[in-house]
Formats: sequence, structure tokens, C-alpha cells
Amino acid sequence: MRSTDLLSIGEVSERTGLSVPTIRYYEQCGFVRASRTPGGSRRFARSDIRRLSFVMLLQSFGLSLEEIRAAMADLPLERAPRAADWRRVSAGMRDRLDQRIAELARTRDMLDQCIGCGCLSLSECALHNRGDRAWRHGSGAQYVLRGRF
Amino acid sequence: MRSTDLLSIGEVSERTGLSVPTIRYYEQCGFVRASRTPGGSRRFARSDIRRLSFVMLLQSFGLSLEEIRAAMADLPLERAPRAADWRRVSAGMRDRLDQRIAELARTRDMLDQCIGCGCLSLSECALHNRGDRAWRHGSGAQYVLRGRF
DNA sequence: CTAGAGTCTCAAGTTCACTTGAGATCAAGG
DNA sequence: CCTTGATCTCAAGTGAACTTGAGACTCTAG
Repeated sequence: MRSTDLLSIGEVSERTGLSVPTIRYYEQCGFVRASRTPGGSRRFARSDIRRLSFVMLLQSFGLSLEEIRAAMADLPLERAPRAADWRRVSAGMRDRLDQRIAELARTRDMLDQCIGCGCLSLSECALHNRGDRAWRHGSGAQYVLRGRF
Repeated sequence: MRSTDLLSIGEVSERTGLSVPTIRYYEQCGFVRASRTPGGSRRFARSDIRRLSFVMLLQSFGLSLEEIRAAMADLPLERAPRAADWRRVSAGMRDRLDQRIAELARTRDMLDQCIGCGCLSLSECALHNRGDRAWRHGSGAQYVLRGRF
């Protein structure tokens, strides 16, 4: 084991906490690309752990896999990302995170206000209308409006 | 129309932005309870709009319908909630919202730090381990770890 | 060399949160 | 009375994100 610094899918599973099938699924989604042994078993680079951890992090922010794919689009798949690559991607996330924090804080303040003044008219007051752009936007299937981070 | 202050499902749909089938679904979930006309059509109280708006709000925070059900559990279904009822429920949400904001802020700071120092070891550093309680918690099906707000 | 653990692929199942469809019924204007 | 639009119920379909199962192959310790 550890002849080179390549990892089996089981090792990656232990280090990330992701199940083995999930890692295969994520490879299929394009988040990582594993090389293969002559026999056909996947071998992952150490940097893939970082990649997968990042996927999990963005997921905890409420992003869908598709959004995560977009966010990580300019991390090179064919080689281990350099610090500069990570910096670029993470900086974008930082901005979105800031925005989301600000939005939640705004919502909290409005909640305080509505509760405090006793109006409670969530449907008419700013509290609900804060999301106007999103509701009823497209005509097609909407499905879940996830955390949207 | 508007003989009493009861609303048809279409009117509720227009005022909340929810589709008609979704409102029926939410009734089935127990978020609202509509009375019926002799003919069998649903009639909603005005306070049900507030209820549904609140559901949408919590959903935008990333809560699942089950979590929302739990959060709204002590809003009385059989009568229009009073200001005091809303205050109680909203106060609980306010706390969770505060916690979530703090958690996101912490994550942002750690992201800054990791990016800044160049370590980028999301898997070992505090950034990822921040969520330790959640990962690999139950042995059964986990499915999506949604926004978790 | 062999037993057992780990992997492989591919297909099908599952949960959540709805949406879509079919066919019947209700409600109100002309 | 008739038509048109809203509503009803019930069943089945959908998309996302995985999980589970079946059957075969690989790898490594003894």
C-alpha cells in the first residue's frame, strides 16, 4: 500500500466520509477523474480528496451538484489543481457566501421587525417579497427551491 | 365573491405564488387545514396565507418539509394563530437563523484562512471538520444533506 | 494457490417535493 | 339549461442525489 501516492476508492471513502458508490457517482458527474490499475480498479490522486471535500462543503451551503459543477468548472481535471486554482475558485465562493450571509441577516432583521410590530403580514411585507425575483420565474418545472445559498 | 373572508384555492394560489396542486399537497402535509363548501371545494382562512408564506420562508432557509412541520408544530391548526403563537414560532426560527449565520461566517473565515495560508487542506483542517457531528452519523440511508440551515 | 475482502459494471430502487394527467364534479354567466 | 372555467380525487410521472442488488473480477495475506 502507498507504493505511489495513489489511493483506492475505499481509502478515499474513509478519508472523505463519502460512501464508495457516492464516489463512483461523483466521478461520473465529473468532480474527479480516477486513473485505473491494469486490472481496472480506480486509483485516485491525493488532490481528489480535496476536490471531494470541496464538493461536500459547497453542498452544505445548499448548492446543487449542477451549481457545484459550474463553480468548480475552471479547476483543471487533468492535473492536480495548484494553490492559485483553488484561490480563484474559493474567492468566488467567498463572495457568494458573503451575499448569502447578508441575505440571511436581512431576513432575520425583518423577521424581528414583523414579529416585534405585530403585523405578521409575511405575504405583503418585505419579508416575503424579498424573494420576488425567484418565485414564478420560469414557466416550466420548478421543483425544489433549494437553500440556494 | 368574498361573501365571507374565506378564499378559494385559486385565490390562495395567486396570493402566495404557490401552484394549486402544491397547496393541496401542503394541506395533505398538514401545514393548513381547509374547510369545504357543500359542493366539496376547499375554502381557506386568510391566516392560511400567512402559514403558507411561512412555509416558503423556511424552505428558502433550506429546511425540509419535515423540519418545517416540526418547527410549526405548536401553531394551532384548528384556529387562526394569534400574534403570540407566531411570536413563539418565529423566535425559535430566529435562534436557528442566528446560529446558521454564525456558522456560515465561521466557514467563510476559515475559507479565507485556508486560502490565505495556502494550506488548502480542507480535509484535515477545521474547515471540513466543522461538520463532524453530521457526517456518518446514522448508519441508515442518508440521502441529501440539504442546506441544513 | 486459494480464500476472503475489496472492486467492478449495470440496472433498478428510494426519498423528497412536487407536477402532470385522466376523468368527474362544481359554480356562475348568458 | 347550457357551457365554460375552476375544482375535485386518485394515480402515476419527474428530477435530483444517491443507495441497493446481482453477478463477475481483482488483489492480497496466509
